[in-house]
Amino acid sequence: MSTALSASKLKAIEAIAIVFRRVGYSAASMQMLSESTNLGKSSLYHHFPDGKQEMALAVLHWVEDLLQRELMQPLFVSPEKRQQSVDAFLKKLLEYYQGGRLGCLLGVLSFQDCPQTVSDEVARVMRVWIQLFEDYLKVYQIKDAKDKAAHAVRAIQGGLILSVSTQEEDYFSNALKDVHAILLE
Amino acid sequence: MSTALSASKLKAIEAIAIVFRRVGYSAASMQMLSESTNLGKSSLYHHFPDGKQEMALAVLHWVEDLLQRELMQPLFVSPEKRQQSVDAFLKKLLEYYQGGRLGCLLGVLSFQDCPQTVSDEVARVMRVWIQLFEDYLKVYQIKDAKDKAAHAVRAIQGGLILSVSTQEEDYFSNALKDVHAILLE
DNA sequence: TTGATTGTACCGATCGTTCGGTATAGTATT
DNA sequence: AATACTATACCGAACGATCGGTACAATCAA
Repeated sequence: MSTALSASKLKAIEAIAIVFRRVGYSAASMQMLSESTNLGKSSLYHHFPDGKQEMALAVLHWVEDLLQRELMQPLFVSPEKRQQSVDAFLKKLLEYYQGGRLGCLLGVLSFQDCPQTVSDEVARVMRVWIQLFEDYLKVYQIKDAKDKAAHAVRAIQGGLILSVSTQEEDYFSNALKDVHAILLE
Repeated sequence: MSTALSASKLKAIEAIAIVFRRVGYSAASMQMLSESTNLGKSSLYHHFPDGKQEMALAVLHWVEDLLQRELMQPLFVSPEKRQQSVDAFLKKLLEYYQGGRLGCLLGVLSFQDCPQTVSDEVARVMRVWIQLFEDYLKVYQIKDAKDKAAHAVRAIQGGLILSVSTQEEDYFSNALKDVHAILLE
């Protein structure tokens, strides 16, 4: 594993993530990133020598970590608290996506012309996420775990598109109901 | 209704649409659009005086028309051919999205920082699409038509995100199976 | 004092857009 | 029938602005 993140760099990454999620890759200018992080351009290049591309990769790594540790892993603890952990999981999703007002980094970057390294990383993290769902479903011996894992991620991403584009948050919260049904089948 | 499109302008719009679907709004440069249409930059401004924004709006209007007339309307003819019309519908989707290799204009533009007029238009056309699904489901007196209409569009958009990002076309074709089930319930 | 961090000034490239102008094909005027 | 005029379609060159990125001196923290 690589070196741990300093607190200041973590704060920068969180700010950068929000910019990417809001406007995508190409439209995220160094000026926007500078303003959102409260860091001068040279400071950004100090932390991320390869510029925007490295920022995107750093954000993706951070998101993967978040996904793995904060979001998915709690699902795997103590089967007797299955119901509660699923509810907590859905609540975290609703929070992270701001009720459907803000897109998913993976989904947003999927439809952009990023450098190949970034697109590859998006693909990898997306597959990791689906795999984590599948692993969870297999714990409970649910049939067609692979299909249903993809179904869950599809519902989240599709719900976000509908919610973000129409600005009607119901589309996302309804998608979460589908996810709920899949996880507690 | 506005004036009909000339054949040459229609060809330009189709070429522009592909660029937007592949790289999004911000990353679609005038140079790319010029090359894809085989039109000089200034010729593009002759056809679309307001530039990129007008191109996006023109493409959205064309897509709305396509959606309405070519894709959805055939679903409403002759209930005795319900099965066949749904199969033809799914085949058209698979074609238009190139089996999941190319995103949907609406989905792609949802996650971009477009001019407000463009975003508004995306929202409107997205709602039109959902409404058309709902109308179809109501013809067959299916319960919760509104929810299921949103579910269908969500499956398509979510499937495209997974398929485009991972480059695994199964995610999209599996999504279409969901749509199939919804339409023929 | 040394190394990490930052602000300022700057670079060439590219952005979306505008300008000036050409070619062609009708249409009106004589 | 010949001429002037207009409309449409197209183009390359250039505009000012902004892009991502660099150089370097100043500053802060150890």
